[in-house]
Amino acid sequence: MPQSPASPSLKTLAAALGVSVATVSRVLSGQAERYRISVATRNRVLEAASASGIVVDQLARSLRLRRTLSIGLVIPDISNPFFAQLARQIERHARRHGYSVLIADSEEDAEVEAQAIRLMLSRRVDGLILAPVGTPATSAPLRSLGARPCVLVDRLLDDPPLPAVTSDHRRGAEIATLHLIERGHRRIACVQGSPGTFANDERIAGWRTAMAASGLPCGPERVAGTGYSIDAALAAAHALLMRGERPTGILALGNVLALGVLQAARDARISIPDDLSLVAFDDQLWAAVTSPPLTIIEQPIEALGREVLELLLARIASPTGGPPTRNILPVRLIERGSVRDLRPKIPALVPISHRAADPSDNATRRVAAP
Amino acid sequence: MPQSPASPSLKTLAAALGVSVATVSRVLSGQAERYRISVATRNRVLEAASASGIVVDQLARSLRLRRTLSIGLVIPDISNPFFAQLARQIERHARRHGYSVLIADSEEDAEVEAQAIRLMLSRRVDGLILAPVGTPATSAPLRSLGARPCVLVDRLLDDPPLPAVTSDHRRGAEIATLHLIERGHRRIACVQGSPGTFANDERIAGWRTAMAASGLPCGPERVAGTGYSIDAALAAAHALLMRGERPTGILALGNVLALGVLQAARDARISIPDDLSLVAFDDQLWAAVTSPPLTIIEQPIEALGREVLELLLARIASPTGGPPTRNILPVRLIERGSVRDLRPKIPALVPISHRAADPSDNATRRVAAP
DNA sequence: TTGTAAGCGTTATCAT
DNA sequence: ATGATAACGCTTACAA
Repeated sequence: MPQSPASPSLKTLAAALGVSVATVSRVLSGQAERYRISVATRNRVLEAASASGIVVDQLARSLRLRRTLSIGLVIPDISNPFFAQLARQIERHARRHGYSVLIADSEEDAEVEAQAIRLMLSRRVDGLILAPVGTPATSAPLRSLGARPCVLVDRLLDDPPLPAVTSDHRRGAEIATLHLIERGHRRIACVQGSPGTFANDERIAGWRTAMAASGLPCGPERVAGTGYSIDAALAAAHALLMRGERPTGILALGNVLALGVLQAARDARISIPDDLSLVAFDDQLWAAVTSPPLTIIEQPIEALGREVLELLLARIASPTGGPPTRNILPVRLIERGSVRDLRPKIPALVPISHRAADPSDNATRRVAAP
Repeated sequence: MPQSPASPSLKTLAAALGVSVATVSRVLSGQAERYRISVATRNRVLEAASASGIVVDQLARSLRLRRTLSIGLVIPDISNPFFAQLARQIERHARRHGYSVLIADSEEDAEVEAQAIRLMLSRRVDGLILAPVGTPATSAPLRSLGARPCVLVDRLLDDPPLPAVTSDHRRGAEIATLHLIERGHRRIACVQGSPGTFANDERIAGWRTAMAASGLPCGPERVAGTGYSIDAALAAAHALLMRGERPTGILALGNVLALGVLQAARDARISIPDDLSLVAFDDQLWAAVTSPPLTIIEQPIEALGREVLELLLARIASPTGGPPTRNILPVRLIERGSVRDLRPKIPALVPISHRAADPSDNATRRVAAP
């Protein structure tokens, strides 16, 4: 902010007090002790400082100190609740450690991401937290991160072997799929987000593992979806539901995607969970009040944020700190009401196809506080 | 990032090329023309620059230029979907104008907010966008903003008379209340967010206006709630629903609050919209798939983001640009299924108290695409 | 057409 | 216990 009452600098203060800028600097940066500044001058400086409302210029300070006490955060979509919550945690922890956060939205676009990284580096952030788009060949700015303090979150990247913190996407999908299989489902499909993206592909892999282990079909025709938007999910769900043998269970590999599936089922007058069961990823406040409440795989967002920041601070402190850690956090399934148990209660007495919705299904079960 | 292959600077490049830093600077900042640099050297510099992957140090540049091409964004809760979406719009527009965004979460706490502002100023952001907590006496850093490029968003502040962009909270609440009154509701209560906060108090005022105009009771006992959390909303809704004369309609003054009301009604086995009607604020993707789909007041988030950024850029360009503008954007009501029409269809033939839920109610009406 | 040098606001080294 | 001063990496008069 160039203009206005010309924000006072150390020089101004020094002049006013008849001391040198060095002295003012030493006091204001808490080095009074170390430099044995007399208590008298120290107080004079402190007083004048607070009186004049001086703020030491971090730009100049950073230039001189060669560190900015700031980190960069590049995520694909700030408005996606998962990333919004993650960003909040990261900012919160960063702040507590004295760091500021420069944020950028890569819009799930590799080029935008590359620009964002370049910009953050040019601003000399001390470190970078990145949820990489990661679908095509990794960009030049991205490769350059190998040598710097940078931690990935939510998504991995093979090429620059960077440390990362993610939740156990694969196991999550496996758990979700098993949950359905155990309840008698055999035709289980996936509504995916951005294919090629780590979290997405891992989840697909988990689903496939569980399906294959039970000898169930898990070909690519059972996976639909082109991105993490509600429209993409709507289209994907429609496609899956229009097939000849309609799936009895769907995995929605992201919270926004679940909304699309819900909407598509409603449009097609397909009742969840009566006609179709659904397990979604990422718990959200609203997941407990949809109709029906959603059975979901919950990611430990607070832990993700905390750990990624701690890892980054560690890398900043010692950039040569061993091989890239990969921290994989466990997820858990929260059972609510979107999965129907297809197993007959009294086997063979009631033909499945004629059975009415079982009122003991957990469709309206009270949910645990989020 | 201090260490690593010592990011090359202009000096390095200049030395390698046998030209002066000045020349490199002039070329790299696109001033080749103005300084009549020969095409030959210009190309040599450009080539060497892209080859070495140089990034000009914005810190030093900003120090010299006395502007950072960065803005600060301080909001009460990044993870609140409304603010997350707003942040996304602001970042997007800022990026397009060449600005970076420094973000901070004030946690709805005046002290944290004050610190965040101080920090951003010390980092010399060119301008500040702020959704002020604004409940208690305004802090010193906040007051100091009067003289700088700063625009408020979503919430107003009287004291430093700053330009602001908000949606028409008051009118929104009025519309919502009238919507209920027109459908025969007479006991209408509010579940509020943080009292003392501009948006909240304006909404209360709008409700009160509409109620008073119809001669309906609108005392403080009909307003409950202590903050924008789901737990607060849960408690508030419970309190309202336990009263002797239970309201037939509730206004939830925020999207998270609506979730609390929904949950509370479910807990108390009160059916929405049969036994209780609900109008909420802030449209969200999930609002169309709750049970029932929510009738809501939608805020023009994209426009809010765009306009606040444009206003800020204008203030940065000419800080003395006239009196503080107050831009109030219109909201609109989206009718879905959470409001019941209490007017008898054939007056006096069917006693209201015995009337079954009217199947023509819009409880399951298809919603417009969000 | 290009180089020299001052200066942006700090901090750290070396004196005193 | 404190002051001068160089340096951080860049931009821009002013010189040449």
